[in-house]
Amino acid sequence: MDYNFKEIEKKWQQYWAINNTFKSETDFSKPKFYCLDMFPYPSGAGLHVGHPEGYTATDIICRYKRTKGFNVLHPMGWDAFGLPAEQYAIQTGTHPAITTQKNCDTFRRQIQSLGLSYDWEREINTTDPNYFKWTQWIFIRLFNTWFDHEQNKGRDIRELPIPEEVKNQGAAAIQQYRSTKRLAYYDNAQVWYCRNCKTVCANEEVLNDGSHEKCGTKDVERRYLKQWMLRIPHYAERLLEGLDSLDWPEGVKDMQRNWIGRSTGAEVNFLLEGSDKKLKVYTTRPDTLFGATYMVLAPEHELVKEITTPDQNEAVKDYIRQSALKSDLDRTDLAKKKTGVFTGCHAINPINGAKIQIWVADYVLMGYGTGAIMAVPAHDTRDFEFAQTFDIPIICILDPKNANDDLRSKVLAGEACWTEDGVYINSSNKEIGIDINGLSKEEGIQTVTNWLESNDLGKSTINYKLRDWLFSRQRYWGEPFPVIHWEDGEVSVLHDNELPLALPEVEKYLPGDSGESPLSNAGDWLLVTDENGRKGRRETNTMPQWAGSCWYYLRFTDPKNDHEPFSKIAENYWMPVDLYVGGAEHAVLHLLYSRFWHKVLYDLGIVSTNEPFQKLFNQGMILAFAYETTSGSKVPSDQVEERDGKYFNIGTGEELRQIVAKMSKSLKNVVNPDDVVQGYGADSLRLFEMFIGPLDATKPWTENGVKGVYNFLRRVVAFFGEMDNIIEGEERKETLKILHQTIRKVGDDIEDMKFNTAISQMMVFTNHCYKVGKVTRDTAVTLFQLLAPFAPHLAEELWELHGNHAVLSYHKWPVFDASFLVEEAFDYPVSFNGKVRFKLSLPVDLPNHEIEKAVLGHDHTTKWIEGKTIAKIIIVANKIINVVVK
RNA sequence: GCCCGGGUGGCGGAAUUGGUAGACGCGCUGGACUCAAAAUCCAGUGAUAGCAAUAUCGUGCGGGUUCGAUUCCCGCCCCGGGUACCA
Repeated sequence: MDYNFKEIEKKWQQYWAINNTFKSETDFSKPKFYCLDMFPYPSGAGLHVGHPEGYTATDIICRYKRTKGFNVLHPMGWDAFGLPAEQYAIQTGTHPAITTQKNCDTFRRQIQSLGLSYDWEREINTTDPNYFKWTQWIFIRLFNTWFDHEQNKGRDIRELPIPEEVKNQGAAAIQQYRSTKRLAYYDNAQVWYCRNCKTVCANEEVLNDGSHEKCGTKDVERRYLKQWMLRIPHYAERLLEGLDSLDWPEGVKDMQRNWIGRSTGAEVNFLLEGSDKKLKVYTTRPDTLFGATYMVLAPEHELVKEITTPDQNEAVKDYIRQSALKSDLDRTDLAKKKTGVFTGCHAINPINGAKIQIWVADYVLMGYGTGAIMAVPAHDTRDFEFAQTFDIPIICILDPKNANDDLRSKVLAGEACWTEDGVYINSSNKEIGIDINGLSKEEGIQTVTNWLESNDLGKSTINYKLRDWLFSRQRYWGEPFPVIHWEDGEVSVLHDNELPLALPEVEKYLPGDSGESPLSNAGDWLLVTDENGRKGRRETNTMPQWAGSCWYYLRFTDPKNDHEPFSKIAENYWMPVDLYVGGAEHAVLHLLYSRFWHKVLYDLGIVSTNEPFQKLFNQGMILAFAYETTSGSKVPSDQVEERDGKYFNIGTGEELRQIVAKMSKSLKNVVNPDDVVQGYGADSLRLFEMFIGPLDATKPWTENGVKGVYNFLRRVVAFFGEMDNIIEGEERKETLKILHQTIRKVGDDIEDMKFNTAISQMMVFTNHCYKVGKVTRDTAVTLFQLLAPFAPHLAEELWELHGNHAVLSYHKWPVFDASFLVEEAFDYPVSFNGKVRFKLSLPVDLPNHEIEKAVLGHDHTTKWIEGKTIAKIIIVANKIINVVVK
């Protein structure tokens, strides 16, 4: 039989589609398995070979699980809001919906050509009003939820206790009070704004040199604009705790923990000189209070204006203006040159009454802690650099007993910085009864914190790096907020029955004036009047791309529901996601944001699980060779030829350098899977994506290996498709043994997601069959079952060829029988002083003294023990024998 | 700088977690088939020395623990990813 992959793949893809083979329905009689791929953004460029890597992996697992009796949910959809379609609209006037539709069609066609067993009846698209209706619905829930710190959960805003004094001020005050507690709130937020693009830009879009990544100009500045924000930090502790129970890669958990950034320390109040005002700082090292020799406020700190003395006013103002142009990265500056200005004001150190200067410096950020610090130059590197630059006293209070003499004497003299543990010195104040001299760091922290608390000067505090989530974008192509701003200042959300709030048609997609979204051009759509004649204007911002991807896994459980986001029954049956596979680039943001939404929905009783994704697996990136000239310009890979291991530009003949890099348009090295499917078939592509290396490893793409797996499939067809090779009667023992080894290894490897070694085991088995020449039908059919998750089209074809009629996809997975694997003898490697010298076949149950006898009696042994004495003989049963000679 | 991965033949990668390093595949070499080539099938393929049996070396580098180390410990070098003064 020839391997006509084109015909075979077409035939089975049609069969699966017509018979709805992979349709999944809620069925309580079976255990469920929910396996999810991170759904793609359908870009105009179509699929690249990186996409099918994760999709093939999940497909193998899903097909395997079906044969193990699981009811499998394996859906696919499109994260289709996004900037490229909008930018294309600005350039060409084409509505983003049209571009998006086209791209989705391309993606669907390409994905379907790979024979992936998705339930296409569950396909979803985040830009579909029937989908984003519910995204808006969830936003309304966020808006109407406050976080009760006592119960540690989100609750309905109507249950928020209103203080008496607020109640007495009337309805407007109550509204105002509630808005300070809602999980979604509307407020001024400092954002980067590009005057050239007229858009707000993300932190990461602003480059080190202060220019905007997208347009290259330096017309970026930080502005306060009204934005929607989500109070994700309220959930910091729950998001942190939740990680412990998850089967996720430790690295990803670490990254989330670091992002949340919990730290324990203390808030300390410093009195300002000549005032009864207090300056509150956050420190993780309250123990170093005796060494605090100055203080720093962030330039944005509200007290800066108030405390600056007239003679310092100009300098401070000037400094604030300059630092507003800097990115956080700029503030960190590669030159590490600390900048700052003295405010002219002093504070009193509560622990020793010392008068210390208050400075403004941009190495302190407003977004963290209280935006103010006490500086301890002797024991903090940053403060040390600053103090040296501005000639501020450095007082050592921690004797570095473990440092070398040279370093230690420098630290004691205030000429070097020491941040590790030591023994306190200069740290007592008899008058107020505190003394930590002689204690260690941990004891010092405890003692000082206790003292601060008992004297009402501060308190032990937990702090998080995690900040409020800026949840609005000034774009057209996103979910509109279901929000109205009324002329009397009230901000209200729509009623559920007014959803979806669809995007209006606009003439141009360009942003509005002063950073407003393109929706501000939407004319009548904007204006609303309520039953009392009160006028209002719709929110013109749209939601970020995260919104749709924050809950899509829930919609997949019941994607066509038109009266609720998903039914309780479906959610309860399918959730949580049992296996979630996607790229490591989403390790923090997407996974943290959707966990946050999930926890809110859980608190509101909308979902039944505390965490959405039980097991997470990050597939590694597939890199590709790229070629560059000596000047660094890139040459498309198809313009390169190889001669004697060197690379040349076909057109110019210039020698090129080969590098390995991420596939991207700019490197001109994107590989499209269509070509592989065309030349070798989908089964070969699937097999190769898995065979190229471990799923979680980063690996380069070369098409050389495709031939290898194609050849394997061709050999399977050539052997098992030839009826002369199939015999009646008993299978030979040797073949049964290797067959059962293969059943075990393929099953185990699928469970462990080690697909590369599963495939090589099937190759070993096939090579064996070639050697022995004939196998029984049972043996052949068993291999088809093992192969089916990997190369489903071919497996179905061979299964049918051998007289089976029901579709293989649900046929029970073969059972491994250990009795075929029992060995009678083991081929012992015999080593002398750790070096293997010869092999010796011995019965597996031979007692040790018999083994020793056999080894010592062996011809080869004489040579290695001649003139030496045997110290001992180590025998590891069925592993190795080692003779130690001296 | 810090954190997390990783360094194994010409190449992609195996190695049951301390027990035969290099499975499987690519590439290469030789043979069979063919008028010839391609395709296919069979055999070989870590390096060095040797006709050979065999020996020596060999998992980034240098030490250590052990009967035995790709695997564990200490120090260093290189590559990839993440992150940016978080008080």
